Amino acid sequence: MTNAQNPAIFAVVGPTASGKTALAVELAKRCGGEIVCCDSMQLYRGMDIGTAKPTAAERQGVPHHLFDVLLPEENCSVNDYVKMANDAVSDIVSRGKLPILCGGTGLYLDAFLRGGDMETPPPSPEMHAELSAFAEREGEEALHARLAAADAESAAVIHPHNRRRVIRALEIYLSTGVPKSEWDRRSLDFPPRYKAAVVGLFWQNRDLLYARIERRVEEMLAAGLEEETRRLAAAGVFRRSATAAAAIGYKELLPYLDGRLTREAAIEDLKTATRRYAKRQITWFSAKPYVRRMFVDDGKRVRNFEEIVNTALSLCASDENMV
RNA sequence: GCCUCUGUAGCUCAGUCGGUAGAGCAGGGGACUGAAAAUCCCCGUGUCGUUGGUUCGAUUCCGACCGGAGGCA
Repeated sequence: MTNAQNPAIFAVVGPTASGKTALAVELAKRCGGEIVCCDSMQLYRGMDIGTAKPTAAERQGVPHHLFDVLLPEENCSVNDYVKMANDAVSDIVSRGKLPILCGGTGLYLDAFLRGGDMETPPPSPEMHAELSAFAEREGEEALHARLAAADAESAAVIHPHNRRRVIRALEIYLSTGVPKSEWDRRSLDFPPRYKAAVVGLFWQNRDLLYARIERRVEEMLAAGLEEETRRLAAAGVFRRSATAAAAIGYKELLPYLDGRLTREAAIEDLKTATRRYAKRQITWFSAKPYVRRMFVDDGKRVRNFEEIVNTALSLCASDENMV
């Protein structure tokens, strides 16, 4: 499985609850692979049930990398992730094993595969606060107008209401003198880092995916999601980390634990948030030309696992893989 | 049994002094280059409970009936 014709690395992506973990582990067992986390939340220690982090049993002895490498209060930018992933992947490759990226954070995969090192300036909290205050004072339109003056190209594609993006674009221009649109263009010149086969799990029948999400949420609850949330809250994690506080699962349960919502309503919110998240992931992965679509169901029911694994294997074997 | 209120989008409700209706949520679609499980954009036709009547015209007014809530017996 490691001759020169074959891609150097694999990746398994798809919406939450689509079965990525099981597939990636099985591929690893058959191809001498090791899993590399490609999920923005599974990086964090202590956030286990809520992030559906693979358990020891699920890992089946296959080496897993980049799980639990950060404390919840540590920030991780896309570039931080790319560096870590790069280290992990090159280590695996150097040992003659097959790296298999697995996770639902499309941007991370995208950035990793794209190559280059995204040398744009790191986010500056000071500048961010300043621009944020400006938006508060003068309004989003005024902030957007500033961007338009500095970088018309970026301004044209970033909606004024998307303050986060407007600020970042301005931040890049202000600290480097080079517009973000120009940085973006340069990043496209980098050759891809690895030759990769990216398998994307898709569903013909969305209701089947939603049913799985529903079941998954119930399983998380049964596995102690409430206790985990309480524990993290007691440790002050959500106060100190915007990222952890924004993680689906904890975010929806907190209002219930605070007594501001009934348990039933909180669980409903959790399911809804997960469905919407899955939808966003589907949109993202659908738009990526390098993702090889693979249907997990036939429209009526989920295909059996062996069949899914074999399809994935054949997708990875053919050389029409890029990036 | 009588009285009052109520029945409008999947849900919660607004509205039409009579000219066939609109918000939030849910749902759908999309974007995404250093917070991404985040952030943001776009999408609202539904027998206006049923049935008679008044009217050029009723979801809107009147009656009856059916459902729901409350009150009096």
